[in-house]
Amino acid sequence: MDTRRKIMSSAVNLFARNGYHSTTMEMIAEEAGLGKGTLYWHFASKEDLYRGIIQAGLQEYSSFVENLQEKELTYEEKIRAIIKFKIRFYLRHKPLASVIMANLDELGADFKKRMWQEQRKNNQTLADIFLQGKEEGVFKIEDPLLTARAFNGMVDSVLFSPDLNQVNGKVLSGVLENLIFRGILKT
Amino acid sequence: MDTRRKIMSSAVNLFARNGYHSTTMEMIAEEAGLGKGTLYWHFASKEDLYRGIIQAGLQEYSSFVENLQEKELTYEEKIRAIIKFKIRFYLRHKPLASVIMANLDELGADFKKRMWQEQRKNNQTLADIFLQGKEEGVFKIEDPLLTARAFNGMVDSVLFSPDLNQVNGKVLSGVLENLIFRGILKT
DNA sequence: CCTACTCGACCGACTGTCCGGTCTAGATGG
DNA sequence: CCATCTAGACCGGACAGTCGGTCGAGTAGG
Repeated sequence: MDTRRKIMSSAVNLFARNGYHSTTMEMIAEEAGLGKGTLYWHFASKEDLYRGIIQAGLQEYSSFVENLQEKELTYEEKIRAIIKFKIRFYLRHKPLASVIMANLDELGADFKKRMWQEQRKNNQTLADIFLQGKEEGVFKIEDPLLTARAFNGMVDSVLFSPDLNQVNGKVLSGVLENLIFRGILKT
Repeated sequence: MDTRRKIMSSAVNLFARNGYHSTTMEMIAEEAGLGKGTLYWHFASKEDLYRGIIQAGLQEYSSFVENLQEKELTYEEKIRAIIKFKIRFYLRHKPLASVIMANLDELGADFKKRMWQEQRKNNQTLADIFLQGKEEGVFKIEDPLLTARAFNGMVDSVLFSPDLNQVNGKVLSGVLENLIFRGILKT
């Protein structure tokens, strides 16, 4: 339904600006031009709405990485592609991206666990790329899963620096690629 | 006062477990073995209490890095020292560390801004180390500030992976040092 | 007339904050 | 040594506002 999408889109913007708890269902309804009761016809609860938003975002990311695995690319190219995808995703869906980033601590333990599992799956597919690259002698990596986490954390934290908005995407991906591939030491 | 410390310590644990909004002043009071009203004798508000906790943590970190600048160490050793400090800090003050990590989105815009400024200062002193190392030919770095953010994000995201608790600290710092110094490419 | 959908007034639970009051340790002073 | 006073620390009931969720009444289309 179109209404469903409108609700989600309004909610994303508000969640991104105010966080989960400071965004009320009434605000979302108003932003969407709907009555509050209508939200509850489309979503079971506020948490359900929130989860729907995040899962849609995570799914887009994970399906990209999974598709990548089937492409004929060198491992290095795959990493480059992921960096570029992340930057593009962030630039296009900035509010959604910040909602996903912030999701860890606003909700109950059950919800957190489910989200961590989702992210663990994503880290695992990325770790697979690192591992394969290592086995074929392209990468030198001690712990692929740890490296996957470090990689994601590195990219995300740079993207969400609040005063770096004017940095060019090309420059950004160049900096990140150098960092992850070569490190900072000169020799 | 000792009571003040007891309040803060109880609050840290609860904030770490439940987040800001799901922790009530009554819970904190009970955990501390005090009456609810007492909290308001020691702190102006819930937010004031929260801020006090976070600032104490940030200060410990920033004063470590600032002291580091005056020590006679190579730039590489300084970076290693920061990694080790972060790991140690995390292991010792785990709840406090996760509260600091999660602080970005629970509160109002004013509060967020102040916190970002604090962190920007920290990033800046780290960036100074990178910059000096670059100028003396030890590091090859395109953008020191960006690199500082990437570095912090990398380390933090690894530390806060929820299922990595049993990883040895020595191993961890080795992995992180290799990553930041050498990257993952083999050549 | 039935289904899918929308609406917004209302309810009930919750929680930050306030405030009137208690308790205790020490000071005062006779 | 006792009676009195003071004030800092502490208590917890009550208030006031907020917000997620419900419900009964509508509406539109087929």
